[in-house]
Amino acid sequence: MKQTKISEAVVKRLPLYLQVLNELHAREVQTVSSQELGVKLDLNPAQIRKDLAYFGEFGRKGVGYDVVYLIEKIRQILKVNQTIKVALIGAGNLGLALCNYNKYSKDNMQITAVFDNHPEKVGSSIGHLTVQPMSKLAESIKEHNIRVGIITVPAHEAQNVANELTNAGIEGILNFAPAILRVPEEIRIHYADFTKELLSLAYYLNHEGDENDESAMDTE
Amino acid sequence: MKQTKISEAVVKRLPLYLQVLNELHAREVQTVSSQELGVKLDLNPAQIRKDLAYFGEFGRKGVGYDVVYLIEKIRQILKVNQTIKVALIGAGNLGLALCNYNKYSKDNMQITAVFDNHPEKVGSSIGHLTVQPMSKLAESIKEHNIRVGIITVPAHEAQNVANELTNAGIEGILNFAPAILRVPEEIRIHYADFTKELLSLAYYLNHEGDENDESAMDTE
DNA sequence: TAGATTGTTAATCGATTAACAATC
DNA sequence: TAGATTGTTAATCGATTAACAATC
Repeated sequence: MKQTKISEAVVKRLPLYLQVLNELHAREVQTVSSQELGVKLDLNPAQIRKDLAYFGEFGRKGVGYDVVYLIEKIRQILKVNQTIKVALIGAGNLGLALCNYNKYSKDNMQITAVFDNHPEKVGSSIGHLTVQPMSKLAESIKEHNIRVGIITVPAHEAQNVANELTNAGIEGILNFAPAILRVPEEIRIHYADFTKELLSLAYYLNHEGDENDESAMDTE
Repeated sequence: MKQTKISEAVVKRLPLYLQVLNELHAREVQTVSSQELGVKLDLNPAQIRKDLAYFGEFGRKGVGYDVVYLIEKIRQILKVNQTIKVALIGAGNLGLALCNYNKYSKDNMQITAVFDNHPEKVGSSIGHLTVQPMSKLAESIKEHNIRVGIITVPAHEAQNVANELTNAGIEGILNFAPAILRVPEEIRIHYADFTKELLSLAYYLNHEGDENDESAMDTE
């Protein structure tokens, strides 16, 4: 086992491995090879072996990986078993959707508090949670040991919310608003902005065939 | 202007550039340098210049980039002006959120039809759209020239929906379900699965400090 | 002109892939 | 043993960054 610096690319793939392994487990598959995983995920088998080897020796030569054992190991690496408390800011449609989503999934993240600054939202119920005013944010985060904030407010309010989360001592942010946020570097920020995903998708739809089509360049 | 193969990494950054440029434009900034863009986006200025140079010469030496002109150029590259019709499959909370989102944004994608297979959903209204049964999918996609499908059904139904979209002749898919989908390679598929984003976020929260902590390595 | 900043080539860095000894 | 597949080193590939001539 070695423990050099793990690259972001590797960490991003771990949840993918976990997902496929869970599917295999559901189908009662006992063992899987890097080759098979590679086919399912469109990844090079050597890459998968290398990724896993950063964290330990989980396979058996000539055999492959035990599905249950590898699931357990990856869950340990991601520390999935330990539930992290999350505050959601922005009780709009998307916020509501995430809260509901949260109820059904046995995820490692649990939405523990919901905040919104619109008077008509404050006090309303989402599942068993009551929407609180933003003025309660810092207090609530400290009281309940909330470590992550999910931002689902409009883009122009996102930076303000990020600032308040920062001041309240949050450790990580998942931002759904289509805005780039400035936070201190000790705070981990991930983006879940599907508008950008749609834009890049549009690029590929409209440039379909460019790759084989050297002649079609529009040079002025 | 050259037009070699554009890498995915470059295409992913174009929407970021557009976003920052739009913000600058809103603040009536006329001109911006790659240096300034780099600070805002945490990117190397040389990278920004190189990315843009794949598509043309948009800047002026000694001056920088004209904000309005560059916005226009990037919009042309992404073909944002041309509206692409989208079908949404899965009229749950998330689907509803996306429909509503769609109403307000002047995006390049427009949700034109909504489908769901639950009898209690079919026939209900979302904005000015009526939820249709899945049996109408292929017909509707062809009739309205719908090019993209957004999948917001539960994970275990996602592959079926992807298959139906494929058969209906869709060109691109944005998948919100936490599932890896098999589609023919001519279909472009993008993932917007925030559960994976949360898992990798959890990794970093729990491994905070690993990087500066050479002594804590368990080497042989 | 002097200062700034682009577009682009060359150098560097890091990530992916190939190859293979070890071994189940 | 023969076949399969890991873990890991070395080779390759591609993306990022540095450097700088061109020029506004």
